[in-house]
Amino acid sequence: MKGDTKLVEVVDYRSCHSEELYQVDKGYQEPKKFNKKKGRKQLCREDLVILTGSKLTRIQQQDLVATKANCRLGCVTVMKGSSRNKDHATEGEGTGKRPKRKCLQWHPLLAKKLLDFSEEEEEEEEEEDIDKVPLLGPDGLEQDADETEDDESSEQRARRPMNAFLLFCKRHRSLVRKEHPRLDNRGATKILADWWSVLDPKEKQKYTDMAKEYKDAFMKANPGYKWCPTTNKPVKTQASSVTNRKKLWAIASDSAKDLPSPKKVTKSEEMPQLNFGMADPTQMGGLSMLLLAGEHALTAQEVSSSTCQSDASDSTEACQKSSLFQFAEISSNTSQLPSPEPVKHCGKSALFQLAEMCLASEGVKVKESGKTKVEALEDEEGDVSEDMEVGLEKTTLKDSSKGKVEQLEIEKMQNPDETKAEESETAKCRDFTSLAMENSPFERKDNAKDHMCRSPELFMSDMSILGLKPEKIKKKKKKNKLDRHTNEKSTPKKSCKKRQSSESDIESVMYTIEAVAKGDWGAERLADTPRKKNRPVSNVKGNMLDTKSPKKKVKSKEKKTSKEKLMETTKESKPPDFLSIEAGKEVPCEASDNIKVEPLTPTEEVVPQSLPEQVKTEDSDCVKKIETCGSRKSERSCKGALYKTLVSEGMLTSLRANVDRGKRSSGKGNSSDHEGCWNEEIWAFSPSGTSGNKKLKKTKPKEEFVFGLAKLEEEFAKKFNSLPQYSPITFDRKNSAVSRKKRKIGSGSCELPKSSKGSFQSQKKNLFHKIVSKFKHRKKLNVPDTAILLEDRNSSESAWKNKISISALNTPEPVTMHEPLVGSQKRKARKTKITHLVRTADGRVSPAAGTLEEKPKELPQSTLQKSSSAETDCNSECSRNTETEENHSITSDMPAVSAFFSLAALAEVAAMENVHRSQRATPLPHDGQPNEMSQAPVLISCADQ
DNA sequence: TCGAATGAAAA
DNA sequence: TTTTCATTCGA
Repeated sequence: MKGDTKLVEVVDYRSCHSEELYQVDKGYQEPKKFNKKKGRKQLCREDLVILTGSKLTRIQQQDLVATKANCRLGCVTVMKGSSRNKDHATEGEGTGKRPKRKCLQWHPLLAKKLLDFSEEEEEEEEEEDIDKVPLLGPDGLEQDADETEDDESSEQRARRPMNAFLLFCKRHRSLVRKEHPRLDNRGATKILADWWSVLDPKEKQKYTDMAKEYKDAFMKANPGYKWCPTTNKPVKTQASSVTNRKKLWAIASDSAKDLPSPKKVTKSEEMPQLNFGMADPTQMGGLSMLLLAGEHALTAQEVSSSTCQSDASDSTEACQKSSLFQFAEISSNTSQLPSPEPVKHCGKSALFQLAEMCLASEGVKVKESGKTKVEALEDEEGDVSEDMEVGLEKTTLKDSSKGKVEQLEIEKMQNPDETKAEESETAKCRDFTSLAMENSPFERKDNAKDHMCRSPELFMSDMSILGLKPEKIKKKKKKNKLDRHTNEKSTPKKSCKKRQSSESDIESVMYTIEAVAKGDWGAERLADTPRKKNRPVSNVKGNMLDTKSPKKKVKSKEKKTSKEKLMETTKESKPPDFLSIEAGKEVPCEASDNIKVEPLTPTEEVVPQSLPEQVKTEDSDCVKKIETCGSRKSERSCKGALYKTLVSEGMLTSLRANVDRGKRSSGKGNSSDHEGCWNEEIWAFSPSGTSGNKKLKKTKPKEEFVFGLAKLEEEFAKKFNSLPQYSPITFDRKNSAVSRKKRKIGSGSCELPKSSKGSFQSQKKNLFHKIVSKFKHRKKLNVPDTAILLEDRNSSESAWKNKISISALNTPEPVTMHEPLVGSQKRKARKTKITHLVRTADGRVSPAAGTLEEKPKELPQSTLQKSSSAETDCNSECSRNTETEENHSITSDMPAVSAFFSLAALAEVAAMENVHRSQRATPLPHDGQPNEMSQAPVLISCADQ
């Protein structure tokens, strides 16, 4: 455990970023033991920093002051990396503090304060760090690398693609919620399930096709993807941490941490330097990867890289294919970037720049540690030979003699001569802004740019905002890293350097970085340039970029607007309701008004269009941003901001995380989602929670595809939006229609479940489900469950058995469930059993209700036909009630009615069962259970009445 | 953090 | 056949 886990009472803001840390919590360190400085030095991105102040544990957005205070107190303890942590593990035990995982709310304000604080500390600590460095030096690096790898592996795991139903749910949940505000998600899910069941096969097919397409694309992008990574878990055993995180995660993390794989070691170098500051070297890599990827795409044209070339060809080919597939292909071609996806490129480039900045800063810091870090970086980036960024970073790192970014900043500030530096800073600012713009779909982006340039604080906030996408980037990076590991070093970085044109923003950034590293702002530049092989190339890129920039700028805003519009339009056009829906119902999406009939076609169209547009827009945005931020003042502020940001690893990490999330979320819904959904997610950072949940598949070797995945996500998002959205009314009608049909059918004969396939099972399921639903209804009604429950169970079971037997005997009649039951349903039924009882919010549409409805209809008739003698006293009443209620249900959707209905249905079912039983009596000598069953239902019905 | 739904994949 | 996990988000 030593390595793996660390317990974090309080997580340092820096360390907070890395989700990985949270995964494993085991060791706990006492704050006293550690010095701040030591801790800092020793800290690896994986290392958890514990703030002695318990206050921190509570860290919340509001608690900024407290947090800061704690930090200053220096209570900070560092949890060593997995490899290092052995000690910690022991310590943790000794401390006896309970390891806690905490979700920190990463709020911009907090971030700012933390950053400020961190800056101070860093400066102070720097010297000390040096001292410490020696101790940690090698280990730290290694560990870092390991960690990074682990992180990557774990984090990256791509999420399995949604199936048709999930897509449907995602698409319609909002509608359901609107219609049924009271309902919680569970209830909404039930309704959605009902809708889904009722949904026209054709419509379903759309979703199914979409799901399939996405899945195919996904699989293409992630060839080795396995649905159930859990298998890997075995390792987990050690990592008990699983509690929060999924097993897979824990395992992965553990393995990575605990077992320093050779890879990790090699990689460790990359991350290491970052300092503890850079919480996650891997993250960096991820970002860089993303950025690189984006740049590649951009650069590809300019630079003739084999990969790039291939990209072009691919892009052309891909065009024909669905966008998703294209993405997948692109992703599959790790190195290759699809030309067709300009947008991402821009974003990436910006991100990449940002990453570079960060890396540079980190690198500088790292310098102390030595070349090893640089090497590591190089290794990481090296894989991506194409990426100029990487090359730049590496060069900067190598070149940089000075370790600390802070120093650089200070120097810059002091020395007016450092025009270059300033320029670089400005460039950075621009980049950031551009990044921010690109990254954040939000309106804020624009403002953010300005702010960033203007004030560091703002910058911070902006950064945080941007953070959304960073997460994805991180993930991607991680994947990329993995890939890199395999491919590492294949190509020299130098090529990457191409970008740096004096003109280009990147260039400026590079210079600044270099200068910082060297300490010489002015002279260095020249030297650096020559050093860098890529320079010429970079220049070319820069030029290219510049040329492109103007257009981009112009388009950028338009882009956004156009995109949004497109989205909306597409949605609207796409989602026409089958039935004209009431305008009154507010469909969250445009679709509400008109339910879409044929979503698919629109989607297809939309996708292709959107992509090119986006790309252009992004480019334009970037350019604009760059241009916009020009003043020196802003530069300085930018510098400070950048510096801070860089310094504060946490920020970077958070950004990364956010970015990742943002990407994810972005994938979900383009238009509306950004604002609403994103915002929340952006700030909230939960290490263990959702974010942590993202399990990485270690198994997957190809994480490179992450980038591709992002694209896929985007594509998917577009398509998703294009998916038809049906108004609730439609479903209602359908439901009624269905119910009617069912009734009819039932009356006529029974609805034969699918006799073809496992009718037996399906029947079982259905029966069980019915029973369950009954119980649920009862619950709603407040019928005393206790007494009944047992009986119910028995009854249910008996009923189940009976049905089975019945089904076996009389396949068609009794069971009548709709459609084939899936294994999942069975599962459900089992799980739910009686104990579950449905909560039902509204109950109206709840699936249970639907089932009940069906049954009742059928049942009554059957009962009537058969005239079940077996029915007890109540039966008659029940039947009546059921009938009446049925009517109600039909007429009105009132929940209350539904409840009654369900009750009635229950009674009916019971009656049915009784009848069957009685009928069967012959074949099945009544068992004790059957009797109970009959009784139970009856009782219930009576009670209800 | 769980759960409610369905479904695909894996064990 | 059973498990996992994908999305969503209120308790």
